[in-house]
Amino acid sequence: MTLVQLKHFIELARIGSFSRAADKLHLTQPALSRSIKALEDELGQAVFDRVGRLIELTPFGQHILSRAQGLVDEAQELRISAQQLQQGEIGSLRIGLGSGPGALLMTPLMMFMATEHPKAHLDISRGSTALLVQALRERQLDGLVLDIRSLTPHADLKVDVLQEMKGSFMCRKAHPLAKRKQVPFAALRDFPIASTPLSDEVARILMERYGPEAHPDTLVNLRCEEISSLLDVARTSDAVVLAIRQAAPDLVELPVFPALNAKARFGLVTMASRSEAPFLGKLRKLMRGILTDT
Amino acid sequence: MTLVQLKHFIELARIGSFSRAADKLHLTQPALSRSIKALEDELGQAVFDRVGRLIELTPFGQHILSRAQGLVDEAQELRISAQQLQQGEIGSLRIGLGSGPGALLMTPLMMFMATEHPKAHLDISRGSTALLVQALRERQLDGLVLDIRSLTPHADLKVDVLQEMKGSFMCRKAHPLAKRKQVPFAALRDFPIASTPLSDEVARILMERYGPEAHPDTLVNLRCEEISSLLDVARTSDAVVLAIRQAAPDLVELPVFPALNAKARFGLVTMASRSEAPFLGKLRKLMRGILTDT
DNA sequence: TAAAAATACTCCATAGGTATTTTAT
DNA sequence: ATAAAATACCTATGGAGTATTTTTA
Repeated sequence: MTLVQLKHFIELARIGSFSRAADKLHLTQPALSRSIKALEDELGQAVFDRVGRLIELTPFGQHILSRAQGLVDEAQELRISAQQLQQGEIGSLRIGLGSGPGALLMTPLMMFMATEHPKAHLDISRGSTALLVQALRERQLDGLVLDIRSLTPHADLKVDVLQEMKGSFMCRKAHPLAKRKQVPFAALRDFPIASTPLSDEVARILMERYGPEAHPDTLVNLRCEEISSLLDVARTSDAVVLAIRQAAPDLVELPVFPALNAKARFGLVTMASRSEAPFLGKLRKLMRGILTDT
Repeated sequence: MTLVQLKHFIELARIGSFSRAADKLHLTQPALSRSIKALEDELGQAVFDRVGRLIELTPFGQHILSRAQGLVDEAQELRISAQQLQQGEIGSLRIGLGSGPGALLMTPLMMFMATEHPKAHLDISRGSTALLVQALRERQLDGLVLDIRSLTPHADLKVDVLQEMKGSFMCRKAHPLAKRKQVPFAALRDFPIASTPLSDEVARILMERYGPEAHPDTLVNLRCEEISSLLDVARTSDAVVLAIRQAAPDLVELPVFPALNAKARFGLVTMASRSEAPFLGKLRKLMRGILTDT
């Protein structure tokens, strides 16, 4: 019993003539005759009565027809859903976001999925690099977006660098420090400093540049995961925000001395030698777009 | 995409190794490799990750697997129901019964279906020969059981004589007429006569033998479709019942003079050159059994 | 090095095509 | 006599086998 045979059977039952059904099926009439005969042989009895030149479903054939229809319909649905999975129209994406990329990407990512792929399922997990990598290895996530400097390299992890993102201290144009040619680090401490939770890597750099008092726990006065809220605070107050430069082109970058010179390297991490979730390709492009355009 | 390929895919996913799955599928390992590859080519992407010697479903493959399982399950159900239809385990039978056979066969027929084929559907229609034949021609019935002498022969009707049934006047053992060697027809008229509705054919014979006063409308005092009730009346009263001899072996057959010599010829009528409903074969045997054994 | 999957090739079964016969209107 | 289905025969594609290579644990 073949899906092809069932398709033939259904079309023949619908049309009621071997010759015309064969035409519609892009077959010759003898080929269709044999296809039906093979089906009948396998099922054990005739599905059609050949009464002269016209044919008619047998009682047996009537029972078979409905089930056959169900089968070929389901087969077609399988083909369609395979295509849709490839094109990301349906399917699911479980992605882990580190704190830096999370703050920047979470909202645009959800917006994109909601508008472009409303039937798909998106699952965003936040957490430490170690936790996310573990989830990836256990196939609980399809991919991660992290600051890859926080990632211990492993052969089983494939890293795809999306973009280098410069970290900066920023303030509003009307800020007292905005016009200065050079701002000593100590001058920042006169103002509240706002930031997302910072990775150990960033903490290390801060302390290297500016000494122990630059440790995030000491330095940051306003800590919040939602980057847009932090930026709003900087726009409407004298708070200084420490964030990815690209996240807020409308703010003024403070020329702190010595220069921070911290670059986040955002990367997409997947399991090496495993097929990517169908979505990841599209998503990679999207993220590159977000990270450069913003 | 073939049902066979899907079966291969499912087994491979279940077992997790080409070699062992091939074994279970009675295939060689290369054949299975190629079968899966063909499926992947058609669906557009890999369903398995070949990570070294062990394999793992891709996210895409996971989505496909459940649908594939549904398909092969349905295919198996189709095969099974085809078999069951042949063996009369399921399916439906729409049968028309003429008045004579109806009285005799209806209850045993329903009993048989209820006990032997509880999942099947039985539809019994009663009516005149002409009406039943029309329903048969319009495919509203799968077959008829009639006294075939009431049937106008036609090339498109296939008649299968089940049994000749002798019609007799019968009474209980304690009946005044029971001991007589010969009973003149007129003597019957001293007792109520019970009968099912009689066909025109039987009416013709009665009038031929015994004159116009033997017309059923005149002759029969107790008319009822339910033959068992008629027999009960004859058993507990001096009523004489006119019925198929075999229907009541415990009653005494009256040696009426001249002899009635009426034989009903019960036959199974189907459409010639059409496949029989799967049930009819079994049913034919059953009816033969009922009509001879009773 | 050994076991497992992929590749290369060969072969055959079967699906499909063409030509013809049978059948029923 | 004609139109439709069945049959006969041929071809070719694809599925399966054997032998071999590649890969990785």
